[in-house]
Amino acid sequence: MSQEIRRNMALFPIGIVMKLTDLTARQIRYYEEQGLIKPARNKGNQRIFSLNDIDRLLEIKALIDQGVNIAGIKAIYENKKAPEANIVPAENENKNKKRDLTDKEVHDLLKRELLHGLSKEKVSLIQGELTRFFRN
DNA sequence: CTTCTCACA
DNA sequence: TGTGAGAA
Repeated sequence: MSQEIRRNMALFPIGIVMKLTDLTARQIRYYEEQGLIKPARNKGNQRIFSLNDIDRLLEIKALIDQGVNIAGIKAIYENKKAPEANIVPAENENKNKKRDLTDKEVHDLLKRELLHGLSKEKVSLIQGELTRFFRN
């Protein structure tokens, strides 16, 4: 179902993810190095994260706050499932499919899956990014 | 200005 | 984990 595709669609640069998760770029890159997340890369080699990555980052942050170390977190995820690779939104192909996801759908999707526990500011950040993405 | 990699008093 | 250099 397209709903699944959307969750793994890489859309956010590390700057946005930093604000969204309250993690430093150093930490985010380190977690990737440890195989905890699998952000995609754009043509400029910059990491682009999906909603799944952000969710996982938030989970990792919570686990660390609870005193779990990286090894422990790795074990937790390894016993479950490896993070799925992100879907890289095509640069040109995007223009033709931009309206595949309407603003209302984006809003509903976020409200249903990501807004739990996030501040209004962060929600706005996410929506702003999505809006910018689908506007181009 | 933002992000990337790599190295380290 | 932080920080700064040098490049893109």
